[in-house]
Amino acid sequence: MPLSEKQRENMKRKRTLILDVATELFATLGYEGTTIKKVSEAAEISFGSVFTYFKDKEALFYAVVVEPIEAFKNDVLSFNPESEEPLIELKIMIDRHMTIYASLQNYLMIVVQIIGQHNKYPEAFAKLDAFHDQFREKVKRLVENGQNKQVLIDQDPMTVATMYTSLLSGLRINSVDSRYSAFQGSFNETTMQLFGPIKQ
Amino acid sequence: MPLSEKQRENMKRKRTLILDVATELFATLGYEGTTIKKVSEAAEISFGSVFTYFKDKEALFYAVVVEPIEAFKNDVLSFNPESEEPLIELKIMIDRHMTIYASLQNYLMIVVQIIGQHNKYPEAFAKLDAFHDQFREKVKRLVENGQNKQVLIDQDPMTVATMYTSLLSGLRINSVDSRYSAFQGSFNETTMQLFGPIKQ
Amino acid sequence: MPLSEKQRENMKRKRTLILDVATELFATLGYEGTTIKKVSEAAEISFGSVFTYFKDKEALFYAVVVEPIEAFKNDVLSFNPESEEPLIELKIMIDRHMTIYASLQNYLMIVVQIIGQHNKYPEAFAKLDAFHDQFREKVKRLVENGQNKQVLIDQDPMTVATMYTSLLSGLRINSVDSRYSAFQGSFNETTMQLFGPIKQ
Amino acid sequence: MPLSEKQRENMKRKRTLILDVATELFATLGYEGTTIKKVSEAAEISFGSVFTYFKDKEALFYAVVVEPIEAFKNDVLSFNPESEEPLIELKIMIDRHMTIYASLQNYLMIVVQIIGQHNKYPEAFAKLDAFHDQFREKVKRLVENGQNKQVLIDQDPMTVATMYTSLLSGLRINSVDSRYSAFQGSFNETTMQLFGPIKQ
DNA sequence: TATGAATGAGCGTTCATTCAT
DNA sequence: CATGAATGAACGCTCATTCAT
Repeated sequence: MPLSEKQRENMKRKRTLILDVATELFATLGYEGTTIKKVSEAAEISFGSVFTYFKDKEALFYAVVVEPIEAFKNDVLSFNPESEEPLIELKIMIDRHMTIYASLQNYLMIVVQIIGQHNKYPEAFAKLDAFHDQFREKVKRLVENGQNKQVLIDQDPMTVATMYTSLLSGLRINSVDSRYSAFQGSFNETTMQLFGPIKQ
Repeated sequence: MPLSEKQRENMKRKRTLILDVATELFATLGYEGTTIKKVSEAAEISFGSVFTYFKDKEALFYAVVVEPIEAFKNDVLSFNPESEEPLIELKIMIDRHMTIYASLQNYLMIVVQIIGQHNKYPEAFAKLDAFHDQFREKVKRLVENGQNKQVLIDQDPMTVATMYTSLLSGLRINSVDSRYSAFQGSFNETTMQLFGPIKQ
Repeated sequence: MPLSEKQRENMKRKRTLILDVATELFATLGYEGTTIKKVSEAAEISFGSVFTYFKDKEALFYAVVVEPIEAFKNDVLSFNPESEEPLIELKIMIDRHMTIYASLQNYLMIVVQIIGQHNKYPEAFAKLDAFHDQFREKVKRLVENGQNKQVLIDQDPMTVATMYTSLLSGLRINSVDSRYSAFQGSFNETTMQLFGPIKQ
Repeated sequence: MPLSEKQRENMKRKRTLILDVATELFATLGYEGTTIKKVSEAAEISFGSVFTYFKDKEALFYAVVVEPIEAFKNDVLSFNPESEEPLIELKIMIDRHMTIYASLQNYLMIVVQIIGQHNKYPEAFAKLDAFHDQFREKVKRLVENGQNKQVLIDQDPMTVATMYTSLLSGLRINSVDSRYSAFQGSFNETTMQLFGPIKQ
């Protein structure tokens, strides 16, 4: 007797709930500071139930890190590196990335922890790294396009791409103390400078 | 019976030794992954001795984080915001910062962890934050100087300063995977773009 | 609505299947090492079904231990203590017992565990003990018969019976390492010596 | 500053105490039924102290099993297989073994559990097995000696040795229910029968 | 009857901290 | 001051059992 549709639905919701509260806790308290007990209490389920949905703490952490990647991947990569108007494309891209990164508060805090301890979380780190490489590569192509069309000054395109993604990460880090929002408007224009736009 | 000079010397060396091995361990294994036993073994002293020099684990961590600040503070802040040649000053400053950050491998790994977990380490975070504010403020003044002398384009100076320090941090983070060294030469010129240098 | 004949059959088969796989697992992994989940997987039935057939884990274990007793009881006790030819009867009996014990590999492993932990499994142990007493008593009568007919030397009959059954158990124990088969032919003759046969 | 002699003494006593209460508990409750908490309570020390003396539960169990071997090895093997009077040597040997086995109540209960679950305790089992082989081999040599001197009937000496050690183990097992003492006097003479003594 | 998600007590183990020596 | 044994709270995890479907 397989599970009814309703039960299946319920489980899906429960799993998502666990992931949500775990994301919050991992971001706030770190991997070690987050205990299964705290997760179960925050999700208002029993201790043992966490293990029904995730084999162990590591699997829960891995899911928290990896599953969102697919969700925001499309958003982050939704720019056209072959655009006829690279400068405009760039501007739109920066806007979008600032918005996305501003919304990923908790998630990025976890990312920072993984990078700071990447030896401890090799699988999760590998996934993030793979995404990052893809991201950087696509930015590079847009930079090349802009340079070819002579609307961007000549710089090593991969260097520019690396610095752009680094800046996004760095802004996130430097914004933790919430005394100032990292992602205010003036940031976008200064970020554009990195690409060396040529005034027409 | 007061301690002899020799004893005093010896204790000082022991304390420094503990801090050094602890820095390495905290950077590599994280706060929770670093145990007092591991520290004592790496320093080849007895377990109990660690507590002779540091009240508890937290105090050791705090010392590891805070004490080096004074040491590199002077280096990092050794640029002249009132320079007559802001562009040249900027270039020299970037060079120096890149060099310093490249040499602080372990320490910056710990900084990343603290920022990612700032709620957990409020005092250490506050110290780092205070330094960061001072750093940013001084960069801002150099930017203002450059803009006044019309060798830098007009942008909000604080924004530029924030993005510069963010970029330094972000580069550090994105360099962990050792496939590429974050601090290669081409980075310096692209970094300069952020400030919007005006071609003469 | 009563169960159909077919359903009843099906349930009987399922119950036997559970007992079989549980015997194998209890023998190999011990009581604690055997989990209901493993039993259900080995029997290719659902986890919950095990509880349909056995109230709890203890009941399953009890059934595994006690139910086979009836099955081999007749075999083990099928010798005639009043035989006119006690020496021949003895030889046949030893042969049969060696054969039976050699075939009860898994079961005897469980018996050994129960005896080693008899405080933990009092009911199961009591059943085994009762059988053992009956067994020993019947052997004793055959020994008395042989002594009366002066084909066995004079020894305390109960002592001989006890040592005989002890030897059967002990052989089983010493045979676990499968480097030598405990139940090879030469054993039977040496076993016979225990009874003190008088050469005619 | 190394530990003082007194402290060393104290630790030795504590370690022995833990081994003693653990032996009792393992024999009575089995490996799984024995918890570190129970051990610490029985030894009247703190929970954590058990781990000061034994790395983990498995190491404690291993020590309980292996360390006594050396202690009784000499006793068990203290017979002369080349004796000029094999029959007398045999009688003395049996007496001694009966006495030793009768005194190893708890220990032999543990041995039985290990044999019954030898896959689970491979190292401990290997040690016991090695001792058993040595034991059996030496008994075999005494049997050969007796056969050569024609005071024992001709039987395969290794078979006789195997059955003798099996009988010792089996008696131990069959004596658990304390309704009768396995090691009463009459046992020794019947045991002697196994070797096939030739009346002079 | 069959199923498997839900539960939480209880386990082994770690480790910061204390303190007698 | 140096040492390391002693302590026990807190962790991750397992699994027999229950029960809604």
